Amino acid sequence: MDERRGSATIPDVARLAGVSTATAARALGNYGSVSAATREKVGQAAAALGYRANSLARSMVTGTTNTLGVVLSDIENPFFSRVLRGISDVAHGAGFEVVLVNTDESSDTERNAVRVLTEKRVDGLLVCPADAGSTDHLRWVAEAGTPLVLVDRRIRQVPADSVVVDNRAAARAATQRLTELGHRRIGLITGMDGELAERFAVPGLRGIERALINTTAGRAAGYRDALVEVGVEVRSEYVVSEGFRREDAVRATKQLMSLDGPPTAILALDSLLALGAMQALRELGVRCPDDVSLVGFDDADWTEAVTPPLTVVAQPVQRIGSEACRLLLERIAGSTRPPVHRVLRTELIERGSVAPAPRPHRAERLSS
Amino acid sequence: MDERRGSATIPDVARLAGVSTATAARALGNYGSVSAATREKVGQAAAALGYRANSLARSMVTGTTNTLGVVLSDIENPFFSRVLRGISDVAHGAGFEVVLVNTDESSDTERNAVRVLTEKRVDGLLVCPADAGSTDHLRWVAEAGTPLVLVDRRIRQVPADSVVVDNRAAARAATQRLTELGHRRIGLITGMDGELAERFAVPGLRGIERALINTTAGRAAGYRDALVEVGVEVRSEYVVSEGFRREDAVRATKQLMSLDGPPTAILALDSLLALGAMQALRELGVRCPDDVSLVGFDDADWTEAVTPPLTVVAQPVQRIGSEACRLLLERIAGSTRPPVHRVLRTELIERGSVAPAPRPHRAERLSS
DNA sequence: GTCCAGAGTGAGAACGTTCTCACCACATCG
DNA sequence: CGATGTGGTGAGAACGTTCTCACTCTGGAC
Repeated sequence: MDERRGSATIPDVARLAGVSTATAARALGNYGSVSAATREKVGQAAAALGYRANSLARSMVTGTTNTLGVVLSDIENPFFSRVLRGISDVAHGAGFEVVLVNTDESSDTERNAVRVLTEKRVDGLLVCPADAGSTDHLRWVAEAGTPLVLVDRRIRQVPADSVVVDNRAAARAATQRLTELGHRRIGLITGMDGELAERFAVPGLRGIERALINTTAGRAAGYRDALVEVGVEVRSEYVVSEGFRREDAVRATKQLMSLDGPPTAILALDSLLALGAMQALRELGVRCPDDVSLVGFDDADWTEAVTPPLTVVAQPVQRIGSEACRLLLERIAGSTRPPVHRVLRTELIERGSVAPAPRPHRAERLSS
Repeated sequence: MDERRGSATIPDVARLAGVSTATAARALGNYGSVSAATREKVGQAAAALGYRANSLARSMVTGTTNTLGVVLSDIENPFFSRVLRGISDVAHGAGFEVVLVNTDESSDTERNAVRVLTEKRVDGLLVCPADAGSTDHLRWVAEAGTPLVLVDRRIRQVPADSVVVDNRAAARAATQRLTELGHRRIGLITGMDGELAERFAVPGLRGIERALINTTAGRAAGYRDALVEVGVEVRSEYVVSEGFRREDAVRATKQLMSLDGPPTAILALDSLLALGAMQALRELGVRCPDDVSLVGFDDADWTEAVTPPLTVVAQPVQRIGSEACRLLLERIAGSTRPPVHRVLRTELIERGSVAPAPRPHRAERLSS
C-alpha cells in the first residue's frame, strides 16, 4: 500500500486521511487553517504513504522556486570558491538553494547558462560576467524583471546591483608601498591577454573607462597610477602577460628577470600568479626579498606558510559573495530602489616578501 | 504588446501565430512534426513576444528536471572545489544543471539537503556523506529509486555506487617511503577528532571496519600498517589531532616537535594540515628536510612552489568527481547493474621535502 | 476507385500543487 | 433574535507545459 514507485501525492494522502485534497494540502503545507485533529490524521497518512512534496508543482503555482542561479567562471579557482561559499551561506540561511554554472570565461556559455537558469525560473541571478563587451543577455534579464546582481565585475550598461572591489586603488596602494621602499623597476604579471593588459597599463589614459569594468585591467591601471605619481615611466617590457595559470607566471617571471635591467620588485595580479612567481624566483636562485620583492593579490591559505611569507593585497573574498547575495535577496523580497554599487575595501598585508630596494648601481643612481 | 511582465506562454505565442497550442509547443519544443512554414511563423511570434520556456512546467509533465543535486561538506575546501569541478564538467557536458549544498560535515544539514533536493525532483544525487553513522536518509533515497552516488566516502549500508580513493594504501605507501629512508619516529597529523584518530592509528585492530568508511581513519590505518610492517611500535604521542584548520596543524606540529624524542618525519593527512606543518617548522627554525621530512596529502597548487617543494600523496581529485558523475548519469539513463564501487589510485609524488633520516644519536642506534 | 501510410494539425487531458470561493457551524455582538 | 464574524472544510480553477488521441489531408500502391 505504501510502496508505490511514483511516490504518493496530496490526493493520495487526502484519500487515506479521509479529507479533501485542499485540506490535506493545507495540513502538509502548513498554511491556511486546519484543526489539530485533521493535521494529525493527514500527517499520519503522509508518513504511511511516504509522501514527499513536489517542489516543481508548488513553484508552478506560487511562481517562486527558492532557488538562485550563480554563474561564475571557474569554481576550481580558490577566489571563486570562496565567493561561492559566501553566496551559499547567505542563500541557505534564507532558505534558498543554489544552482551553479561555470563559464570558463566564455561569453557563449554564460549566455546559455543565463537562458537555462531563467527557464528554470530561478528567483534571482548572481553573475560574474565573462566579457564586458557582450551583455545583451544580462540587460535582457535585468529588464525582464529577474533580480540580478553582478559579482566582482561591474558593467555600466547593465542596470543591476553590483559588488566589486576597488581593484585600481588596491593595486595602486601595493605599488605605492613598493615605490616608498625605493623600488623603481617594478614588474607586473597580469595573466590577461597580453596586448590588452599592455594597453591599460602602459600608454597614457586610453581605456580607463573599460578598466573600471575588468578586474585585471583595473589593477593594471592602479599599477600605472602609482608609477606615474612618482614620475616613473611605465615601461612595457615590465608588463608581462603570459596567461592565468601558475606555469604561465613562472614563464613570465623568468622573462622579467632576464631583462637587461631586471625588476627589483614584482606585483602579481592574482594568487596563482604570485605562486608561479615565487616558484620561478626559487628556480632561478633569486633571493626574495633580498634581490626581488614580491607582492601578490588575494590572501590565499598558503601565503602565510611559505618562505618568505607573502605580502598580499587581501580582498574580502567571501564578503563579495555574501554581500552580493544579500543584495539579491533584498531585490527578491521586492525592493525597487535604484541599482546599488557596492565597492569593498582591500587591505595590504605586509609580510616578509617585501624589502627596500637593493642599492642601485651608480649609473642608475645618477639617472634617477 | 510584447511587454507583459509575467512573460509570454505557449498559448500566447500560438494565438499570435494563429495555430493551436499543441502545434506551437511542437514547433518550440522541436518535437513531433511541424511544417517548415508553421515553424517559421511560431518562431517569429515567440521572438516578438519574448517567449521563454518554463522548465518547471516541462519537468512536471516529463518527470525529469535535468538537474543533479550535489551535497558535500565545504566548497571552500580546495579538495571539494576540484571534485565539484569534475562533477560540473561532466554534468554540463550531458546537459544537466548542478544544485549545490554545503553541509559543513553536519549530518542534519545533509539530511535536510537530501530532502529538499528530492522534493525539487533532481534526477540524481551526488553525496559526500558527513557521518557514516546516520545514513537512513541515504538508504531512503537509494531505495526510493532516485539515483545516488557516494563521493569520496563509501558507506556499506547504503546500496549505491561509490567513487573513493584507497586512502589506507595511499597513507601506507607514503609512510613506507619514510621508513625506507630510515625514519622510525614518524609524526601523524590527522585533524580529525583526536580520540577517534588515536583509536584507529594506535591500538591494534579495533575499528578497522569503520576505518574503511572514513577518509581520515583510513589514512591513519595505513600509517599504522606501514609502521607495523617494519616492527615499529605506534606511539600515541606521535599521533596528533588538533582540528582541520591550518592553525590547528601549526599547533599540532609544535606539539610534536616539543616531544622528548621528536619525530624525524611528519605525515600530514591533508593539504591544509601540511601547510600548517610547514609554517610551524619555519617558525620553529627547524630545517626541512634536513631535520624533519614532511609528506602531505593532496597535490594542492602551492606544493610545487614552496621551499622546499612538498612531497605529497596525490589523489585524482577531479576524477573522483567526474567519475562519480559519470556513474550517476549511467544510472539516470536507466542502468540497473548492481552497485559499483570504484577505487581510484593515488600517486606518491616525491619532491624536496623528504630526505633520509638524520643520523640517530648513539643511544638510539643501540636500541634499534 | 479504394485503401493506406504518414505528415500536419487541434482538442483536451494530464502533471501535483496552491489559491480562490463558497459553504457550514458556531460564537459573539448589537 | 438577527447580523456579523471566524475557524474549518471542500469543490474546482489555475499554473504552463507535454502527450495522447482523433481528425484531415495528401500522395502513392493496388
